[in-house]
Amino acid sequence: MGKGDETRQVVLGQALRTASTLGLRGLTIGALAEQTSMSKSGLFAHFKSKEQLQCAVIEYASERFVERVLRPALREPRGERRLRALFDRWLDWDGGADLALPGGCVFISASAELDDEADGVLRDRFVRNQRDWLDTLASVFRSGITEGHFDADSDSEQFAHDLYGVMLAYHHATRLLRDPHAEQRARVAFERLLSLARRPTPVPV
Amino acid sequence: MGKGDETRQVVLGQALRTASTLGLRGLTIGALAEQTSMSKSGLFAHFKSKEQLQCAVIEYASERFVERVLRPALREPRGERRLRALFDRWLDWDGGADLALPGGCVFISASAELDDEADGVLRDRFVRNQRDWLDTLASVFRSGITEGHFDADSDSEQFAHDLYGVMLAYHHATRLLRDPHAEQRARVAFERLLSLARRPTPVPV
DNA sequence: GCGCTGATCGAACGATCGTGCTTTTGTTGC
DNA sequence: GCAACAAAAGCACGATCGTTCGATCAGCGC
Repeated sequence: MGKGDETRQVVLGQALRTASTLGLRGLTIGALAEQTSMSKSGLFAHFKSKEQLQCAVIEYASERFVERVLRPALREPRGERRLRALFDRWLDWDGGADLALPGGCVFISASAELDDEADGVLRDRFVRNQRDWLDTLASVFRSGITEGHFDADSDSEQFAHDLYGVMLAYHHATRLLRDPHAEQRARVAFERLLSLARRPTPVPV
Repeated sequence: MGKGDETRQVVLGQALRTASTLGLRGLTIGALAEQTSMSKSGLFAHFKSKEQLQCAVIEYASERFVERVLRPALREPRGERRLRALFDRWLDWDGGADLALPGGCVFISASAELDDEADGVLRDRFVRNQRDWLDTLASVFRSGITEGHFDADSDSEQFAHDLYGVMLAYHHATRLLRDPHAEQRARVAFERLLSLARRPTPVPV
């Protein structure tokens, strides 16, 4: 079972890189075969359909994400430290020598592509993935509440939602607009989210 | 010049609807021709290439956006009222009987598709569009400063950036995750943005 | 040595892609 | 009502799409 899995990994790595720029829909068997110096049919045999290839790609991407973002952050102490580690690694998880996604976060492209798709294996799996990630964010934030770092009245799910918004805006600014201040903007927004969670919400005037 | 422009508008309307679900890259001449009961070549003659069709679509979408979001909001008094009007209309500008984009905001799909594209007419035009919109948001916010509604020390561009993030998170939650609380989450985030702009930023503890 | 199994390849399929031509149809000005 | 012109259709092209099928090739137990 050595050779097959090995080439499968190589193919998935290249597929992830391609999907980050062209999107899951932009993935084509022919181009992928050419990039990996394989024949279309030889590559195709590993995945029995294009949809299963796309599924494998998002699964592969999730594994890379967990090992590059979540797992290292979980080694930090619970609470704010861990949350900051999560944010920092999330900010450029698509970089790094081993991954180097040329098209930025593949989950964001996938979100835009799959949001209007009819229900299907691919969409369902991806949605579950995203929900899991939001839950993880909320859970890490809650651990900050029990540690006494954040206000107990904070809405952890709203926090996760807002944090995702910060990342989406960052991606939009840095990738599309090529705004040199994008990262700074994201950090400012993140700090404000934290500082709001730290104190009881101020009463409106 | 009557008939040509008329069908061109019909085609663009359908193209916008299709692009909202399949994206600009998912637009195909053949499918578009079928949906408008035209021949491929007859439709193609209106736009001399697919790229020009895509350009026309984002231009058409911009016009619809301006007339459905920006123009009505500009009739509100300067400052917070106008900003709120902008936000409210932005929230569901892709709805409405006359437009009814089945795939949600087309600019968000386009952002994900074009962010890694090589520079080209289409990308340049769209980036300019997005920058204009961010500038408009910042400008409307600044008018709120001069009206005395917001703190003069506020960073209007950061505000525009953050507000865009709120909308991106909203789109993600409502379209992909089908979260029934998405709109409420967005409104909470928006109110917090306003309330932060209203008072001098609190010093960190 | 032989035969089996999994990996890969080459060739081909029907469909659809964007894009040219030429021809027919419709509209409009005089 | 007819010439002039714009709009639409018809047809075909090379390319590429996902997919299938049969052949080849390696490694490995026996």
